[in-house]
Amino acid sequence: MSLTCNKCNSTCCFATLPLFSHLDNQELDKVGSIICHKSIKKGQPLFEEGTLLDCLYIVNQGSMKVLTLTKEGREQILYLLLQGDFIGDQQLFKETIATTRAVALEDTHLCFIHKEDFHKLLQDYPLIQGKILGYAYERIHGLEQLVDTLTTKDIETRIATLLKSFIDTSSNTSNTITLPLNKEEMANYIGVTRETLSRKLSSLQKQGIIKLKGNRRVTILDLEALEDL
Amino acid sequence: MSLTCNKCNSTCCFATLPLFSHLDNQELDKVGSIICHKSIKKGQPLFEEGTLLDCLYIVNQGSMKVLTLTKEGREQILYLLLQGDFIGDQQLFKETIATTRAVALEDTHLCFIHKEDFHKLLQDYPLIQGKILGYAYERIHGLEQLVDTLTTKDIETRIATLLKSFIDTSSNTSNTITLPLNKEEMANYIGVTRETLSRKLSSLQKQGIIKLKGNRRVTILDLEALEDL
DNA sequence: CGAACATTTGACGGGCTTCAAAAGTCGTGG
DNA sequence: CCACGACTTTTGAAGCCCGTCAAATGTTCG
Repeated sequence: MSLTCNKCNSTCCFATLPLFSHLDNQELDKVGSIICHKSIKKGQPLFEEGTLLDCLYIVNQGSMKVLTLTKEGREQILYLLLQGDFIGDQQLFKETIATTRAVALEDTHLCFIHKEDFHKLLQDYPLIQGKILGYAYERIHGLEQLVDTLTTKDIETRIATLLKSFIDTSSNTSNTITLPLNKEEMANYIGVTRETLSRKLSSLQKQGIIKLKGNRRVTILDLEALEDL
Repeated sequence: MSLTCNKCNSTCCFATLPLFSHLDNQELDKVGSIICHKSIKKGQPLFEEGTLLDCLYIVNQGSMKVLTLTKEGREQILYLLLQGDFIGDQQLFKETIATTRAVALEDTHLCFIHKEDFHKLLQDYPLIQGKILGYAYERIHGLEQLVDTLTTKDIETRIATLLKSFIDTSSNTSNTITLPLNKEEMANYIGVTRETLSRKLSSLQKQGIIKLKGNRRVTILDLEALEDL
């Protein structure tokens, strides 16, 4: 059996997604028959506040940011979606409109499943609901950590937490990170202005804790000091 | 069939809990055979950071706060648990230790179900998993709103949001609210010091928007103005 | 190479935190 | 019912840190 996607004709693009990792080839084939595809250019929105969502979107390649606009007009990033992450799951169970906006951080390829198709899939493979639940708890944990970060008064500590999360995310062994966000977006993630972030990063560099290279690279020189913040 | 709880011998105390609202009397009786009870005095913890949880706790009477300690040592409240809310659900599906602390806001009576018993229950009544999932999404939404509040620079706006959430929670028709938290806890919820909260509440009172009575009562005099903040 | 974009740096002002002390509230027991 | 004490809340003054606005510098990519 060839696990090919009937939409993109490539080797099954969704077989590697954690959401379906417990399914065998035959079952995956069934998923392949209902899955759809969509590509989004960097900077383009997948959905915005007020959109009525009726699909589950899974990031297959690329990355996205999910954000709300604060009352002051600043972007507050809530989630970073990397490969295998999904969004729109809440709307599958509850008829609600989006209160957030999702924007592609780079050219991104998504798989998506229509609400009705997904419910059929759920009937056939009820274990998927458990995966969704597990994912919901991960999101809760991530939000709790975000609240923790946002209520930390010391800004350098907030930055340290963010950088450490990037170390964990990027699975490279070297201690140089390629940032998934630009500086303004990083500032918008930890709730400060880009100017403050810039000043604090410079300060961390002067302290010999990190080294900045270009706009998107950071080398961790002193992980201990970063942890201690 | 008498729906009595085999632990407290009162009329079935958990039948009114939303988690079990779809079950009929016979099914509820089954729940009654596995449910346990616990009472906590005001100010006492149900669990603390590092506790290995193996029960689902449901608030039957009273209320609790769930919090984390910030790096500066301040309490950051994450959730308010009122009647029918539960906690510990995450640990039912994943072996993790608590990263938060739960403390009773008043003398509180809890129902709880051991992990193994709950999994048996889930096998017999799989619809309960859907309820848990719906509850998880409510919690996500609540946390997203909390992030929204915490990133709002204008403190009076944060207070307005908090007061409005108390209006919605307390189902009384009058516009006087009895606060579920004291002032320091309210400050810890919206991420400011109690001094700042106090000053801002005084300011709102001077503006004729609210009226403070004693330590735990607030009358909303001008809801429109509160909404507009 | 050059233009658009991203980042850094500087100066200033305001608002929150901190520390300290006073005033108010609540519950208990006499 | 009142009085006392513990606790909570309010108010004041000072200082610091971040946000804002503006300009300069750096980076990236066609």
